[in-house]
Order: sequence, then structure tokens, then C-alpha cells
Amino acid sequence: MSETNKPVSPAGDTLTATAAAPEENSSQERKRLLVIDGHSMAFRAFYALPADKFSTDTGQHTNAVYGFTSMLLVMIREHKPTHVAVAFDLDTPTFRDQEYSEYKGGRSKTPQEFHGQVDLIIKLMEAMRIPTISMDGFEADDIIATLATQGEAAGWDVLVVSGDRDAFQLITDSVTVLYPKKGISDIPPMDAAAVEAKYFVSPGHYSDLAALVGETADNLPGVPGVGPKTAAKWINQYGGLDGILENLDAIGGKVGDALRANVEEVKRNRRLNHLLRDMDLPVNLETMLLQQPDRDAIEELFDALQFNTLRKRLIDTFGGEEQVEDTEVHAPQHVVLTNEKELDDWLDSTNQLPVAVQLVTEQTTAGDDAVGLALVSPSAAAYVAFEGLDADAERRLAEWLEDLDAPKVIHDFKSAYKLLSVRGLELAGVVDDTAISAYLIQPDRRNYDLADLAQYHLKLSVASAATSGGGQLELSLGEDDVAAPAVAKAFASLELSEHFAGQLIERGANQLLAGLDLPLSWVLARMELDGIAVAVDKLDGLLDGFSTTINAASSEAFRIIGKEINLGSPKQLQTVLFDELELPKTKKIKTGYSTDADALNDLIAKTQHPFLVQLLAYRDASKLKQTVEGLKKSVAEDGRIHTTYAQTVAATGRLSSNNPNLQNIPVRSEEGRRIREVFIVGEGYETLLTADYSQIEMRIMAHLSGDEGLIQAFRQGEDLHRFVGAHIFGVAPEEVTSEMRAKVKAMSYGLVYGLSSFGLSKQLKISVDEARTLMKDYFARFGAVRDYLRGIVEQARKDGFTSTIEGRRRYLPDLNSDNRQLREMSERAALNAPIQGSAADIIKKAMLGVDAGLRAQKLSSRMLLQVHDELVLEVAPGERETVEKLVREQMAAAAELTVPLDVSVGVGSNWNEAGH
DNA sequence: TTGCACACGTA
DNA sequence: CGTACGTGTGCAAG
Repeated sequence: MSETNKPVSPAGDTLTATAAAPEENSSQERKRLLVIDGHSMAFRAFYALPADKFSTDTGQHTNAVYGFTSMLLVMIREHKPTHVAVAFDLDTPTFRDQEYSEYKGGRSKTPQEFHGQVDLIIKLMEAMRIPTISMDGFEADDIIATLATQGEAAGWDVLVVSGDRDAFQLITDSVTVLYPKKGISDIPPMDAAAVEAKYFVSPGHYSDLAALVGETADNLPGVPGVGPKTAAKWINQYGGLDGILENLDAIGGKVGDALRANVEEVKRNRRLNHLLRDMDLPVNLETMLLQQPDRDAIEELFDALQFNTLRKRLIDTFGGEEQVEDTEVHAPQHVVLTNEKELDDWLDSTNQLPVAVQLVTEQTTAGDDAVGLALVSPSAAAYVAFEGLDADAERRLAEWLEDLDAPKVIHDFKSAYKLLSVRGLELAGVVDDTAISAYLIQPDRRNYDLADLAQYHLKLSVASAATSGGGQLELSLGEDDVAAPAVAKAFASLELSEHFAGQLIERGANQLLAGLDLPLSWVLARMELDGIAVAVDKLDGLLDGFSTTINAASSEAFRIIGKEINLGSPKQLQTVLFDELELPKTKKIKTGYSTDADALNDLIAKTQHPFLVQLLAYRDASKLKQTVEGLKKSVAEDGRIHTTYAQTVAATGRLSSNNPNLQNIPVRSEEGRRIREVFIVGEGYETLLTADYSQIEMRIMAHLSGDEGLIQAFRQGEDLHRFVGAHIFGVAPEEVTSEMRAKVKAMSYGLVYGLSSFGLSKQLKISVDEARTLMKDYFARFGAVRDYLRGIVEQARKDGFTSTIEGRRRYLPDLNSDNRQLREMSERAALNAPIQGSAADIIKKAMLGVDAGLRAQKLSSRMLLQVHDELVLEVAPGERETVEKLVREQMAAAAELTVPLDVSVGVGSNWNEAGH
């Protein structure tokens, strides 16, 4: 869209550009500049707050960042600056170091916990749109002095925040220094009077005084025996240091001798503590105008830092949700289409250019219902309310919605498709789903709300409450309350779509969108609408059984410990296990010692304590019970469960399932499988069919690494773990014991997750040495796997991202972090993402193939579930063989790997039976 | 009421 | 000190 045909309305109030300043009345008020010495205040904050109480769970300490931010917010609140800037020292030597090599010497090294925090503060300032300034060869103090001088010259008030007393020399009628007394909460202003009261000299003479007395913090010794009192006396007597130096001989006594002996040092001190006021700075004062923070960047950063209360304080400080009134960008002016003619004309006028569609929904007891839609083309905007449309208009609308040749852009296609389908409308011809596009560009975002994306990518504010409605609101045709926000949203998605188009091509992701994720969205919508049938009558039986187990286990557990506690409370369990029963300590967690199943089993092995056995039984049964209860609540009117697949959640490209999650229904335990039995074939269908890839991730590993050994194993169709075990242990495949096989299996899978020898030893309960040997032997036989894994991380560190076979990227900026924990986490993610993500690509492709095949052959069978490497289908009578063949073919053909993709299929009247 | 921590189910 | 998810519970904060 070009600037010229951008729809513009005179008074759009739902879209605003946020780059504008919040200051409304700065004209009559004097401008006020707040300049902060970044390092100095970060240090103050660091020592004011306990480092061990402020850290993220990745081990990054944040106490300095927290304290700095808190202090900054207080400053902004209390002193209401119109302009703010932060100056930082650089690590590079300054002119002062050149003049005096011991300058600031003798300072202890910065504590390890301080590391990285200044960088975080700089990032934060960026997010707050506050300029940070540093200059090679100069200190922050010089920058501050220069800014203070410039500010004063411009007739502004200047507030300098610094923990360095040298700043006192800057104090004038309009320059005040805020000097922290202690901590970060007590930062009183120092004006001329305050300096005089404390040091008995005017601020202009403070540097003279410091030169005579010396400054231990800077490693500048002064004249021995001369303290502030003597120095002040001389300064006032001779009118400053120059006067003193001219009258050296007139000063008597021992201190006079000492002064004469140290004249050069004093002169040097004075040169060093003199702040430069005329630096050539790369920014001017106006760029320091205090602006609204970049909300998205703040959100992102505060998420990473795990600052939650500060987030609110920051928003409050900047005036809550209120946005600036500036409106350079306007919502398009829309027309309301009420009949066939208007619809027809409007749609014709779009000239086959993409039209953004935004549904307006209303909350009903049965869920959301679509009541209308906003349409925005590059040149026009419209709103259509469903109510009151005559039959012809309805037909014209339906025709357009399902027209494959009428290109549409939509945000969250799947939801819209489902909403429209309830009204008997089919949505087709969608060329972009901006939620999915955004996901492909940035797969690790927390949410893909349209308003957030518009803000983040376009700097466009879209009212977020656009689709509410809220029931009591009377809906009348063309009412702006309903239409305008929806139009604004549609406009935003059209803009986003265009914004993303280039980026998708740049990243080679347009094929992923158009050929995979977008068409899949339609398939998923159908699967969600279909749902899976449930034997509701069986649920209560299961519930009873689990309840019985729970009751038995808990009363026995209470009898053993002689009292009743809440077995579901880890806190109470810790007290019982470690304080009262005095069992050995398990692995440490944040709140004490772990009581998870692993830890409890260890304790059983060590102590045989009967309480533990009952506790585990209780845990098992209550987990199963709660799973069943969840399912029971999810059964819809039609006797089926309709999960929702999230297509933009998993950073690797996988789907996720929620409301309820059908991707984590128990399967490993016998009782768990009873739950699978309640998922049954629906009426009118013959059977359920499950098809899953066997060892798809290891096959991808074999393919990507090109390891001849692994490839051979898969080509021979052998039991992989037996094959690998035979090679590692140097025995014949049939001599591989089940113990050996288990070890190999754990290791093979562990490799895909970036397992360390330590982790392997823990999982297999063997020594680290043994685990290390195991891994060594593994890599000795499958060297290409090691090379591949190494290469992946190296490449990702260079590129900043990993790629799947289909080119799906995952960005991992922390691969270069100097926080070890963060870096190593990213390294493991980098190892895993191409493999897990490629598997996800493959099954998505298979789903498209299966769906296309079912339709091409006009079969009535349908796909119901996807569980990462498994598909569940409902087979119509007489179609079993055809469907099995189709599914096998499509799944096997979903990728061309150097190893075959093995698919196993099972059928049965319920999910458990159909599984294998 | 909300958010965190824990625990645990799946691939 | 093994990746990717979602959900329920307890509990302390608001």
C-alpha cells in the first residue's frame, strides 16, 4: 500500500501513533533535564539491594537493574523532568588515566553478580526511549557536565544524579545535584546552600577543596594533614586554589610545609577532577525528551527480568493506559453495507486486491458468536452486520467469503473460520493469517494479539477491547462502537500483512506460510469442529475407581504418620518428610527439598518408608482423577470433546493442544490407558485408526547428520536401540540385554535434548564416569552425530537461528550470552529445535496430504487428533483399508529423507485399542 | 483474585 | 546439569 491511497479519516480515534511525546504543557513550564550517572547509580543500587534476592531463574542477577529502575521511576515521579538522559563510562582508558596511571586504581574488581546488569540497564533505557550516552576516552561525569552546561545555557533546569562528589562543581542556581545519601531511596538534592553548609565552600570551589583534601575513591591523595576544614579556610581566605598557589609562601605551619611539598599533586588533582563542559556530544538536548516507553520492548524485557511489580509502577508513572492524543495515522473511514447492491459494489471496488477481514463477536452463553465483520481493502473500509441482511445480501456475502479467488487477509484464521462455520458460512481464499506470519517471523513470542503486533511491528496503537460488545450493549446497524474498532483491527492486519510479506520472503518462510501452516490451519479448524467422541458413561466409573485408590492411600498414609495433612501440598510434605520423619535430603529446589516422584522413589530405595509408597499411590491416582474430571467438563453437547490446537505457541513449530489438552492423555500406565478407552469411535463410523511415526526424531537425526551407522540401522529396519547397543557394547544384536537396550535408548533420546553425561548418569542411576564412557562409545561408533550436533550449535551461534528441513527458523540470541546458564539453555534448544521442528514440519505436511487424499477420494473418514508424531482418524464404514493405505502413503511421503519414514497403524473401537 | 512454584501427563 | 508443551493444586501476595 502506498502513502497516497492509504485510507484516512478525519477523526480516527482508535489508531494512534505512539512516537509522540506525552508533554502537553511544556510550553508554559520551564524545561527540566534529568541526567543520570549510569554506572554510579547502578552500583549504588547493586549495593543497596541483596543480589541473591534478585535473580531470574536463569541465574542472571537483577538487583542493580531493579534498583536503578525503581530509582529512575521515583525521580521521574518526584521531579517531573521533561527530558532525561543517562551517561555511562566506557571500559576504555580516559584522558585521566593517561595523565595519572593510578587514577581510580586500587578499586576492587566488580563483583561477579554485577556482570551484565549495566547492559540490561542500557537495554531498558532503550525500551524507555531514554537516550544513553557514552564517549570513548571520557567519563560519564564529563558528559554530565557538558549536558548540564548546555542545559543551563538553554535556560533549563538541570538535575544531575550522581554518586560522585565531583559533580558538586556543577551546582548553580539552575543546576542541582541529587546525591544519594544511602541506598537508592534517600537521594536528597544538593544545591549551593547545601554544599556550603557541608563543606564551607561554594560549589564552584568544591573542586579546589577536593584537590587539596584528595579523593580516596579516585585514588587521589591530597595534602597530608589537610582536611576539608583547613582547605575551606584557605580557599575562602585566598579566593580559591589559584589564590592559594600564588600565596604559597604566606601559608605557615606544618600544613603549609606539607602543601608546598605537594603542590604538583594538588595541581594534578585539580586537573583530574575538573569536568569537561564543552564536549562534542552526538546528541542534542531535544532528543532527550521524555517519551512514552516502547511498551512491547518493556514487556519483553520485564518478562525476561521477571519484574512484575515494577511493570505496574512503570505504567503508572507514564500515565497508565492513556495514550497520546496524537493521530498522524488514522483508522480508515468505513461505510456500512446493508444490501446486496452495496456489498456488490464495495467488493467489486477492491479490484481483487487483498481484503482484511475482522469479525465482530458477541458473547453468548454458548460461547462467542459472530455478529458482523469489518472489511478493509487498500483503498476502502466497510462494515457488515449480519443481522438485518436480506437473503440476497447474505448470499452475496457468503459467495464472497468462500470465493477462492477473492484474496483475504485475516488475523487468526482458525477462530474466524470456526465462528463463521457456526453460521453456515465458509471462509476461503485466505492468503495470509497475520498471527501465523508473525509466528513464522518470531516464533518465540508470548502472544500474537493483533494489537500487540501492530504496536510492536508498526508502532500503531489499536484499541484492544475492539471485539468485546459485552452483551448488554445494544447492537444497531453501523454503530461505530462496534464497527470502528473492528475496522481499525482489520486495517492493522492489512498493514501487518504487507509489513510481513517482505520479511517472510527474506527468511524463506513464505512457503512455510502458504504451503504448510496456513493450509494446515483449515485442516485444524475442521478437526476442532469435529472433535472426538467420548464414552461419557465410563467417566464416572473411572472417577470412582480413582477416588477409592485416593481414599485408601491417604488414610493409610495418615495412619503411618499419625496425622492428617494435605498430601497435595509439597510444603506440608516437606515438613513431614524432612523435619518429622527426618528422611535423607533430596535434590534442592527453590522452596527446600524436592518431593517429586523421582525423589520419592530414591527415598523408597534408601529407607523403605511405607508413607512414601502411599504418597506415590495417592499422587498417581489423583493425577488420573483430575485428568478425567477435566475431560468430563470438556464434553460438549454433541458428546464429543473439541480441543483447540494452538498453532503459534511452540517455538519449535509443533502444535499444542488445550481446552482440554489431548496431547497428554496418559498412555504409559495401565490405569492411564483406561482413560484412553473413553475416547471412542463416533456413531456412524466404523473404527478409530491411529497412525504414528516410529522414532521419527532419531530418523531425522540420522538424516541430518548423515551418519552412515544410523542410516544403515534404519535402512535394515532393525530395532534401533538393539542395533546401536550391539555397536556400542561390541556384542551381537541378539546379545543386547534389555538393560543395555534401555541405556542406549535413554542416551539416543537424550542426545536430541542436549543431554550431558551428568544428566545421563542421573537418569540411568549410573556413575558419571560410566555415563561418560557410554557417550564416548556412542560417539566412537556414530561420529557423524557428534559432528552434526557440534556444527548445529556453532552455526546457530553465527547465524543467530536454527533451521528445520523446511526452513522454519528459531532465533536464539542467548547463544552468545555471557550468562552461562542462559547460554547453555540456548545451546540445548539449538540442538533440539531442528530435530523437533523438522518432525513437526513432517507431520504437518502429512496432515495436509491425508486431508487432501480423503477429499480427493471423497471419503467420509476424518482426521480427529494430532499428538506430535501420531494421527487419530475416525474411519467411516467400509473405508478402513483405503484409509489405512492413504495414511501410510501420505505419512511416509511427507519427507524425502535418507532413511525411510516408518509408520505403524492400529485400529480399534477406542483410542487405547487403536494404539499399539 | 492473581501469580508463582511445584508436580506430572504427553511426544 | 534433557527439549517442547498444558493443567491442576497449594499458597502467598494483592
